Amino acid sequence: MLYSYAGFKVKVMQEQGVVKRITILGEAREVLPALPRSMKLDLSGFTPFERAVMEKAREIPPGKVATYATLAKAAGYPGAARAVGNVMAKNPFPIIVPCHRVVRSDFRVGGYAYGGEVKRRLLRAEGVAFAGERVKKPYLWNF
DNA sequence: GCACTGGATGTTT
DNA sequence: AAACATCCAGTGC
Repeated sequence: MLYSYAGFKVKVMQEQGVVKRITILGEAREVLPALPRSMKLDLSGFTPFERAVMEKAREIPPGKVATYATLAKAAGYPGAARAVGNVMAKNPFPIIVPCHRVVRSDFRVGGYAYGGEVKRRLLRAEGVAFAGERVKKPYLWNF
């Protein structure tokens, strides 16, 4: 099923009503239904750590960001900032698990599977403001 | 303030 | 043992 989100075309692959994988295809040039925020995800096959991180990340609302370190702590694994980065890097559910809202402690955006430019555009579309390369501090989400 | 460094860190494979 | 979408304290502009 195809949706749009923040000007991007998004492909959602489901089986029996459960989302298996999401991919961002590129610019949405046609009118498509908006991506629903609540979808049931297939979280089988993930470790307890990965599940905790993804579920906590879903709490970050549009227009806010968390850092890898604050997300690690909120998920119950203080100090696991780098391991959180590992989870985000393999996130099969971009946008629904909003890994684009997780940034570095110095407020630079950090990595993104589709590149830093896409990450910045998603954040800007959600209302996040930047000062140069960095997200402005008031946009930090407190869990 | 900026840029860079080296070492520590937690989890996965 | 190695990899990693990080962090922090230190150093020098």
